[in-house]
Amino acid sequence: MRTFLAVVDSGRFRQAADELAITQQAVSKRIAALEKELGVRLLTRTPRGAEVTVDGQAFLPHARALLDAEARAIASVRPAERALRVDVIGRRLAPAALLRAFHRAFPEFELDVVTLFDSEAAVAALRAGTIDASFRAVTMPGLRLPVGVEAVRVLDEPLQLLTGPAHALAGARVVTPERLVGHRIWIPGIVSGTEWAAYYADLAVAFGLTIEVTGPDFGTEALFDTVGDSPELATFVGGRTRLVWPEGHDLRRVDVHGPTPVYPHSLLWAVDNPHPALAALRSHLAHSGPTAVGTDIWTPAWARPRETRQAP
Amino acid sequence: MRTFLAVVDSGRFRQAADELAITQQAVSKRIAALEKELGVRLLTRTPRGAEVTVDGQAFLPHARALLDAEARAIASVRPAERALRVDVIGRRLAPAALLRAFHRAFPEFELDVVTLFDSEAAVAALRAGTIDASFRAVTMPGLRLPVGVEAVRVLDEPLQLLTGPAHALAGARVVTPERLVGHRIWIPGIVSGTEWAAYYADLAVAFGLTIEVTGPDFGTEALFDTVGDSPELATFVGGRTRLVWPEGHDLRRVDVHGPTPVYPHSLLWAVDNPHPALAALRSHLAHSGPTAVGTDIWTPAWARPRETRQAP
DNA sequence: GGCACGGCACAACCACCGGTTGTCGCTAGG
DNA sequence: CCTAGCGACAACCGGTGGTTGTGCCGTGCC
Repeated sequence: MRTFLAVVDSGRFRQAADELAITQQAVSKRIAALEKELGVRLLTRTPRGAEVTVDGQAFLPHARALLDAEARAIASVRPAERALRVDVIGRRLAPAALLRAFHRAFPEFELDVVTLFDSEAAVAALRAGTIDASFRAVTMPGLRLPVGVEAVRVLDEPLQLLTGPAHALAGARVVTPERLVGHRIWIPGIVSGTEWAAYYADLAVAFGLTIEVTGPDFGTEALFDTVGDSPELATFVGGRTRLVWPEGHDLRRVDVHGPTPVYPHSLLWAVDNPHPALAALRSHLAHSGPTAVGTDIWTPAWARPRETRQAP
Repeated sequence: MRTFLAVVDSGRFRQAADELAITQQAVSKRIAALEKELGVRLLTRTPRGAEVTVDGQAFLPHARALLDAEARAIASVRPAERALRVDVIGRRLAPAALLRAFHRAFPEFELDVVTLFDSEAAVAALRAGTIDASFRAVTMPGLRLPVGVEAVRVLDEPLQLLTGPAHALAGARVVTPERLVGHRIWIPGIVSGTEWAAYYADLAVAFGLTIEVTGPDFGTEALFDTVGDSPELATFVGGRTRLVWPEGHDLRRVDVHGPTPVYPHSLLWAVDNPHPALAALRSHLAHSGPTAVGTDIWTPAWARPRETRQAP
């Protein structure tokens, strides 16, 4: 493809060969091989050089796109020039939405999204420079931020109850946590030892809820399927995200107030990380701010004290 | 990359090898080679298979994008599955804008845009099935549509005068063609024998204008440069397109009325072409219709009679 | 605790891909 | 008519990328 582009740009096989530092015969072979593989002529050979055929014209932008994709792929792992690499905890949650908003506001900054196993791995990766930023609940028990890693709380995400139409609470527009006592709340795919496990454990204890975090995660589709068909199972979803569920489902989102359980998302980063997009992301989040959902909120005890000094 | 994706998807080298119909050792070599070339580890080898590293996670979507690009590139030249291939006469003119509008309205249809030398080549390509549609001025002298190729007039594009700030007509908001007599109008890059050459020749004769279609085409930037700096040179541009000119220029677009010279764009296609996107394009254009710019218009004599039966 | 098993890596080998040099045929221009 | 410049073809050859064979290592079962 590179050879094809070189020939198109220069208009001559020989010149393309010079640019690629190979012989004209090699260019000829490469083009012939490409044409053979595609089954079409891409170039018409004239005594004065080469011209692109109609097929070649149609192929051209795709060839360029492919080389662009190659360059981006390589850049994505080159430490010096790589895109801002952000760790988000589940792509269905508010941090992912925050990231998308940032991307819309600053499309000039490339983003790569990864998901690490837990906060500890995230902090280690931040220190190692493997990632540039991480959305986490930094204050989870046992996690102490090492020097060089800082954090700000960026969003308190209210939890919503998700039920099927046959559920006892399906008709409610809002419920209190007390109303949930005795109902089965099922959140599969929670790995023990992670911040989510700690969060739901605390939540269950605080209000006497029945939260099952067991079972393998077959994906949200399967979860929605099960919840949608069940009159007694419900689950929690982040209240700040758009959900897409399979057609034909009639799932209900029910606000939880009095108090509102919120999940305390923070942004973590390494202070010595000079990535320009990191500064932009931080200031963007500082402006959007830790959206207030009211004063009557609940967070785990470990999230309640002032968790960290504010970033400058 | 394909091997990397196979390993990530299956989680095992051996399984990936089976899918790719090669040996496990070959997979190992491929991954090692990729990692060596990139200079990072993409996978961590565990006793139970392979897991992606952070770098691998960041690399992953780019790898998929690259293979997607490859598939699209190949599809673009496979007759059976290729995107709708449309020939437009210059990407700065109204047909290109129409195509973009169609693409916005129907993003599910892929488009490939090509530019053929002249109407004759376009008609031949339509008959051969090399292209699916063509925006042309079909009625140009000497061009007779062969059986199997049809056309509808889709847009009458009014011409505008483009001048620099020092030009005598720069202050006018609108001029008549008569006012242009004696002024030099320069349109480089017109290849003789094409429909544009015929159009401007007729226009010059009809109003006694001085239209120079000589000189090589150094691109619109060079044209705008020259026109912008000259007190006597002007040029014509299509009135239905956004122009982007280099910063710092102070170019003026002047409407021409009394009558308004319009360029009669038509859509051509082969009746036996079953491409679904072609039907969509035709109906889309039928609805947007041959935008009326008023009754006081001028077209070359060859465009005046009813040019073709309407499509069903 | 020992041993089989299944994971991936390393080594040796070999075919063939993709480059090279050498040469030809063709067209346009002097 | 000859020459200059284009790309294509043929013969050759080295290295890439596959193969088979084997080793090492962690896990799990008896």
